[in-house]
Amino acid sequence: MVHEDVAAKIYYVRYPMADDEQEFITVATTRPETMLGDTAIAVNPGDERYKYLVGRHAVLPLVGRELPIIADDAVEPGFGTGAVKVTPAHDPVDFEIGLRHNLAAINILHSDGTMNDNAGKFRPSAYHGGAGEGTGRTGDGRQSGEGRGLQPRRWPLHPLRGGHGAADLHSMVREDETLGRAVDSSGARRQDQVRSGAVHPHLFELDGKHPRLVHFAPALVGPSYSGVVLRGLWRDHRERRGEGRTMPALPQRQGLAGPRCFGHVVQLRAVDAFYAWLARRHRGLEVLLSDHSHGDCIRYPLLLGGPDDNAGHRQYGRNTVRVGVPPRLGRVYLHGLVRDPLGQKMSKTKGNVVNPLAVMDEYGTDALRFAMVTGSTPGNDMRISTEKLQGSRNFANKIWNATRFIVGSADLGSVPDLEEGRRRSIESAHLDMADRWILSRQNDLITGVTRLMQDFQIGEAGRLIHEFLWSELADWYLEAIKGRLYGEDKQAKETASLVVATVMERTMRLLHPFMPFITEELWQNLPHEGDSIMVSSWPEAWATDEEAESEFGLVMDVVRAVRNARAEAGVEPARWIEAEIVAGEHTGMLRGQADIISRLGRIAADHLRIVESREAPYPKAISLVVGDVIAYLPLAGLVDVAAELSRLSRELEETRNAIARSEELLARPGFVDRAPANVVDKEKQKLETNREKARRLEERIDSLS
RNA sequence: GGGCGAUUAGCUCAGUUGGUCAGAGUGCGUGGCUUACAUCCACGAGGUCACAGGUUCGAGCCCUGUAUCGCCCA
Repeated sequence: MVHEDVAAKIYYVRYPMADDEQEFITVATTRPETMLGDTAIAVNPGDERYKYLVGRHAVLPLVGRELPIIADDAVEPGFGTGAVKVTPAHDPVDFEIGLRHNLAAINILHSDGTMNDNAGKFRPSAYHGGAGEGTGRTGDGRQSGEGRGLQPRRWPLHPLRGGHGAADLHSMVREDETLGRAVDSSGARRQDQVRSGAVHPHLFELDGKHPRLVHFAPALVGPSYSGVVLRGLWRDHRERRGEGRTMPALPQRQGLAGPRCFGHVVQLRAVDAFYAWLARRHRGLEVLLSDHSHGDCIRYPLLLGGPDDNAGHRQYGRNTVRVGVPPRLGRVYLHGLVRDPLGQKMSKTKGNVVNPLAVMDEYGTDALRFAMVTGSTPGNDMRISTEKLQGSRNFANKIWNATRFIVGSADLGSVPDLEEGRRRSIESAHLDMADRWILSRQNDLITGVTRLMQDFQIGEAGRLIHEFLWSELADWYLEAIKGRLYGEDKQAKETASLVVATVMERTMRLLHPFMPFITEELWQNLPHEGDSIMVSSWPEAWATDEEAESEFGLVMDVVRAVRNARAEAGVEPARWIEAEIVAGEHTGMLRGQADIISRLGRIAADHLRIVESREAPYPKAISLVVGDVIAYLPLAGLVDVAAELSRLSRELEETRNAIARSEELLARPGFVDRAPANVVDKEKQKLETNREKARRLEERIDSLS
């Protein structure tokens, strides 16, 4: 295990006693600059060294305020000198101490970071973050001494980690209308909201007047303080324009007002790997979340941030990267930290910082972003590894090739560019079961992704898209339409082209926030509406086709069963086999899918028989029971009756167990009464299906015995 | 001392209104260059969801406690 020492600078400050100037108490602090807001000095009640001082007063140097010396458990005797200064207005822990001891909370800062009147004679000084320019003085005149030639003086700040923040934010208590209150009576309510699930602990809303505070941990949501706020919130995003790093440029395309829109993209000034990670990771999101109905540019009412585990509560705001600040409404999303493959925090001194630019060179920008987004979950840290990056790169490669196939093999010339036109064409076309299936699946996908995105479950949304594109579109649908695309039937080819192009184009729009560059490129090669995918609309779900999902699902199950049996029986993969499918009510449908079943199951087309029923038991063969359909594979020379019997018996036993479980559940008192009807129905249906399957298995076993 | 988070397949992790949730990727095993892709395809093995109680017809999912790991605070 690697342990990282906190690289904090500790300052020791002597405070004279009020009743005896010759006597001092020395406190240790990492934030001497907040001294002006001190209202007490605290020691641990059990600390013998200071017992005699508790109850007396010390004098705050520079200001002259008398500070009571109090005893509080929160103080660790081993830290520093064992005596700490208490600054309730600028620190969560101090704030709690303040509550316990009824201390005043003196805020010494304006919201823009300048000293306020409470700073006494130090008021004109600009309290300034360590990162240099851009810490957000709004130029309201307070800082400059009103033109009396008083230059803002730098107040030294020594943040724990050297202050290379994208936005230097320091916690402080706010009591005005702009942000949370020091003692917020609604804190308890908020905590309830978190508990009840009404509000996600990692995601709170801010509204203009009483922004509900956003924090990463319920501790900060507690009733005691909600006032630790992020100073950078107020700054108008325009300040950031033209500063710092910009994102890699997209290829300029006709009519695309790149620079204008990029003005809202994350702009970072700090060349810090961590921030750069963030920026690239979330760049695409504003397209989705933007409000296109107002103006040409993107409104992105969201603030992103990560709690820096080293700097902690009071400083996590420093790691907040602003993506944009909304006029009035905002949300803050706090994600976890990016860690190295060993789970350690990236640190320059440790040398384990991964340079995102190098990663992008190797795996691609989109792969990096996709890996980061799908590898994380709200509020939790994530590790980034080469495996994960490779996986994302492979995914990018996959969709590239899938699109290449579509562009190369489909007849895109017949596909309308306008979405409405495509939709109408699809409605009037004679769709294959596979077409209906993929269209329905895509609608489910759109519904799911949209919901997840609105809920900020971004990683889950990305995984859903990945699953759809790879496991459904590529593995099944593209394979299923090859027959039509390569075949002679022009009409069939046009229909398949129409559907595949439509589905791919719409999925690119879903994926665009996650992989902005490749999706733009692919999208431009597909029939589409508009100049850039960046300003295209978010796809809307059409209707779900339950029949198609179920029917094509049966086709897939049959194919899987055949493949499985082939592998199990050791059939050479290249060999075309023979099969008979007894399909009952599914006969017509399956006959329509014969080409697909043949191709994917590698069953010779002229040796695939799909019949409604069969009188005599099928002779020696492997039999596959799929729902209420049964497939026979007479694998010449490969069928061992004894092995087949034992396989069927095993399957029968499993089926019987499932039946028993369902029966037990349905018989259990209370289940049928209390469980929702759809759950009960589903269970009954499952039971019926399994009973049917068991019957067929029994029959088959009898016929072989 | 106080607080937060974590504990699910060998590894990294999903699983957010408690009812096909026991999953993905990767790794591993077997077999494949099938005219989009070997950065690939097919098939397969792997888990008492940390532990102990509790609530419920039903709990990775809610409650209580315990253990272990990580992080934060002056």
